[in-house]
Amino acid sequence: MDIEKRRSTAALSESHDGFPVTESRSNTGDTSMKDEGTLGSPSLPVSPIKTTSHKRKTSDDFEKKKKKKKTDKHKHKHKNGTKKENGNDLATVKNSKEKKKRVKKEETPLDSQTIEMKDEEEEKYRWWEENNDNDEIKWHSLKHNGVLFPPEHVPLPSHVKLYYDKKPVDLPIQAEEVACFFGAMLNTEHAQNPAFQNNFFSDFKKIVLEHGGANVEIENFDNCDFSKIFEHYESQKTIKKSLTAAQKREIKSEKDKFEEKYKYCLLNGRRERVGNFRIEPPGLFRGRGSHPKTGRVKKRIYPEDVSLNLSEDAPIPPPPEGHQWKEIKHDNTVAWLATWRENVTNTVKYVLFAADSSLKGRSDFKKFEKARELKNYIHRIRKDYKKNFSSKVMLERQMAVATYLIDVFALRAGGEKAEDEADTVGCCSLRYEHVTLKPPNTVVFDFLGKDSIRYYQEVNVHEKVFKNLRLFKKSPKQPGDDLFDRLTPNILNKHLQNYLPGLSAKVFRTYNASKTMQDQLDLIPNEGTVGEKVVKYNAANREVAILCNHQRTKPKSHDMGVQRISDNIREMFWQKLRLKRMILELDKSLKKTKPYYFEELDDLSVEEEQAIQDRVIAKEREKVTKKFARDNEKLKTEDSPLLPEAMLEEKLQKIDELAAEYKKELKTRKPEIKSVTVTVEKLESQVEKLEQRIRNATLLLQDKEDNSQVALGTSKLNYIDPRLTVMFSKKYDVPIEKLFSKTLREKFAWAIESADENWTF
DNA sequence: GCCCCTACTTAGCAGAGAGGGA
DNA sequence: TCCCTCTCTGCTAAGTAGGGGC
Repeated sequence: MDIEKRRSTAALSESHDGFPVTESRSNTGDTSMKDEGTLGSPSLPVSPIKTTSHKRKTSDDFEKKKKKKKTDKHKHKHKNGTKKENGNDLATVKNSKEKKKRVKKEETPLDSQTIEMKDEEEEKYRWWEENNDNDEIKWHSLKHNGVLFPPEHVPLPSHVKLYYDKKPVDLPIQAEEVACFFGAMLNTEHAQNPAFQNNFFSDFKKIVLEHGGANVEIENFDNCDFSKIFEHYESQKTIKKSLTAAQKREIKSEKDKFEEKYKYCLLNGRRERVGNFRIEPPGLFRGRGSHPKTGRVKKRIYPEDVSLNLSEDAPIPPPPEGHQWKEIKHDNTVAWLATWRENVTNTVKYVLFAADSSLKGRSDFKKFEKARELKNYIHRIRKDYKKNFSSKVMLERQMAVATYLIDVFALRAGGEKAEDEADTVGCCSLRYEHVTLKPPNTVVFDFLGKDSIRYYQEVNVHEKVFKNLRLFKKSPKQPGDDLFDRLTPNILNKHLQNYLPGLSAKVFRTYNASKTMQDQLDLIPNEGTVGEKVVKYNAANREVAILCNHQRTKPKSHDMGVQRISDNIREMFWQKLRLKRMILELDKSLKKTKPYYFEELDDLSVEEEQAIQDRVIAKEREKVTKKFARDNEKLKTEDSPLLPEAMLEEKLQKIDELAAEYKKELKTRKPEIKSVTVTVEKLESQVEKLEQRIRNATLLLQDKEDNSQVALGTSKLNYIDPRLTVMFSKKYDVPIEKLFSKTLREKFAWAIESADENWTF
């Protein structure tokens, strides 16, 4: 691709943070990437790459193990003397065939440095048809093209500056970049948050000083004016928006072409998608809730910070020119392709496989199978924890109550949190103040859970749970103290392992979510239209989301949208009444022969009818005026003569006439029938159509209200066994496309291909 | 037994893109 | 066809779990 072209097209694209993006730095020897030491990174010396073979199990070990297993299976088969095909044996045959193919493929000469990830329209890899019980080895061979670095900061035009005390500030480029992080997000809630402002400002001042200071001494945040920077980025957004569809397509296709090679890797010789192949761009840390570090500067990541993981015999992707990778690893017991450490939270970040990869799919499948297994143990677990509500050992009581809460209310485990994180809790970290007891057995839970989402529930609990909670809160305990002072998720999980290896607190959430979904789906009658069935499926999904406390912020447009739909429904109802009045105009006797049909004729008060009429007329006027303006706007750009004002007047005049007609109707309740061809039958059929539209709109409104603060996606993506959805789709004859988006269909291909209409969780 | 670290899953948000109504 | 709304997708923060070292 022409580098200049890429520069100019990409200059109009935008990064996640809302910054204009120039070119993406690749690791294909792009010389434009200079280490300017942005955000305190010194110029890094070129050092030899450290290469470690960090395998806990070598591929030789893997081969040996595999061989042994094969022999064992072979023996087993003969012992049983059956001809039943063994999945593993089939897999072995398949694998050896595939291996031959693979070797051939990998021997194909590649372009000098890039591994080609050709899509030879090969069949989708049906990993779920193979046995694989080796969790330890994540891959046998792994080749990839490295990671994509974010674009460098594009200096602001000379007239765009930060102002301090109304004076323009000349900032060192590194500090300008940070000022831009803030300036670009001036209209967000983060930028209004004092903690965010403080953290940003203290890092910003440091960076200004570190890079030689500015022409003005910057001391006070309140004296800073970032508005010019904000306007600059807003105008860039407008330019981008105003491109023609063709231009936008062109830019996107160039971008896709450029990124193509990072999107795929060769996992055991097969082309599989990589998930987040982009290194996270620098910016301001957007912590959730009251995170003490929110607003701090997230530094730019360089190749020197990034370790890659791939096969020993895989070509090492060349780092951007003048740079080196931190380390090259060959660890086949892990599923990451690249890793680096983030400076604000000091956490490790990974580049992983995509959700539709065989590796992720297999682990998802195992997660749901483990949850299904819990079915066979749950009865005993429940019996045991009920017994232990009265145990003499405090730890056992705490364990019993915690297991109860996790089981019944789907609470998370609740690990310990550090001082420099948001104060959120889960089951084991619940404190005195999070639980209020109302005798005889009501408990109010009120705490911030993951992502600082509030969990508020007033519930009735088992009488002994109530008594125990009172005991766990007993003096000298006071606000701030742990409710479960003997318990940690680790202890609890170790206890759960006694029932079933691999059982942990989080399995209960998966189990209860999927169980709830199964139960809800079982209640749905197999009748009605596809649309109606989808609404019922969503309602079942919603039950799960509520159980898991998956929330979302009410969309800003929600209240207005609800109002609009309600208004529409009332308008349709009014139109329906008018049609019925017309029917009576044609045949008065019907009122006696079909009294029920005309029962609703008085359901609208004169006041409400008046209000509806006013709305309808106002809407009509607005529509006509807007269309007139739009048409003229278009004619203006074409240099054609504009439409005469009289034309608009004429149309508005007609609306006035209609308004007068409605007004008359308000008194007479007798709408005028304008066409001679109108018949009772025709009007009745129109009534029927309106009734259907009203029903649809009412359903839509209900759905909108119910979903306004509940996020359905999270449970669909992570908790509900996808085979339940597939079962529903097949049994109820609802196209899977109505239930799973494209990405979900890809992620859950294994479920779509393997479950039938009789599948049960 | 505790703490720290690594590895991976789960989560909401924001922007992009699709889709539907006027 | 255009515009607006809603859904989808990408992003990355925030959890869980478990292993290893002391």
